[in-house]
Amino acid sequence: MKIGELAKLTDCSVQTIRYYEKEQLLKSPERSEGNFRLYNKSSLKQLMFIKQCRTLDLTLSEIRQLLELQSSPSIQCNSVNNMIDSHIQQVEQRIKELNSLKEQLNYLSNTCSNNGTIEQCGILQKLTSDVAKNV
Amino acid sequence: MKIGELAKLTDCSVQTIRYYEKEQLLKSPERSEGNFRLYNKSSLKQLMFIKQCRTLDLTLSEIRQLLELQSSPSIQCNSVNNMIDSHIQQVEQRIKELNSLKEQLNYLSNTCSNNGTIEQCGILQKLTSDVAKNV
DNA sequence: ATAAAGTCTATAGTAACTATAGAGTCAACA
DNA sequence: TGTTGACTCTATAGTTACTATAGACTTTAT
Ligand SMILES: [Zn+2]
Ligand SMILES: [Zn+2]
Ligand SMILES: [Zn+2]
Ligand SMILES: [Zn+2]
Repeated sequence: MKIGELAKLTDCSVQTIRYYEKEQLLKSPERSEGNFRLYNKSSLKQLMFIKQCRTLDLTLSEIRQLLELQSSPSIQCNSVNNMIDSHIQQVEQRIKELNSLKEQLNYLSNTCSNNGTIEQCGILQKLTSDVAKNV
Repeated sequence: MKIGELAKLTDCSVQTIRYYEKEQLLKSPERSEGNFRLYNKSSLKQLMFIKQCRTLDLTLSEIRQLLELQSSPSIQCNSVNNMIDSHIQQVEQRIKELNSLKEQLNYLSNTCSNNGTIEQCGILQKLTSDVAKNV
């Protein structure tokens, strides 16, 4: 199949597929006489694997590592596990940060009566006074 | 004060300060005879305001808007409030996404016994079978 | 035969910095 | 006075994972 069909099947953009190839996540496929890329079922599987990993927010570099590991099926899998676990920690950390952020934003939002002027706006006042506090 | 001192006081890097100037968040300060930037207390306040906004994850473009609004103190403040509210929604959305992500990652992590080979690794098997499901 | 749709490469843009290179400035010290 | 070291200057490139062109070529359909 040509790149456009693969793109539809995987819900990737054509440019993204070419980008993955450049980044060595997909191996360069065969070309037609007219120099069009020609993919097979194995390319499709590979790309879907990549997409699955991306929905887990794995970086391209991490996915590259996973793909390399898969080609050495008999070595230990610790590194896979470590990668996932360190991800979990990062995600948890980010959730904490965002919760605290949300609180601050809610607090700010409540200080705005929403029918005054910029001068009177509690949000801007709060932002400015926080600055003063830090100095 | 020179840029290095401002950087220390605000816990910003020197490059970041110059970057903010280029991006019009800080106005260009006076220069010494030797062409060094010279800052005063007002620059310090401005930069701390920016930092405060950045900890709330406001984008530079949004901060630029806030700074512009502050120079028209008598207009309505709705836009300030809307900006903050839309941020809150984005943050909430992201928290939801991350929680779901965390679940998936935890599930994956549990499928790895951690003392087998790549071939046996539950994580890679799971990632691969999820692909198969989608096809 | 021609037009439309798809594909090709190469290049630049995105956000918010970070990290150089290479040159100039300034204060202190021997 | 000369020199060292710390600081600053501009300009440029790199980061991540794409996205969006431009300009040329290929294929498909009418
Ligand atoms: Zn990671
Ligand atoms: Zn307000
Ligand atoms: Zn926003
Ligand atoms: Zn495993």
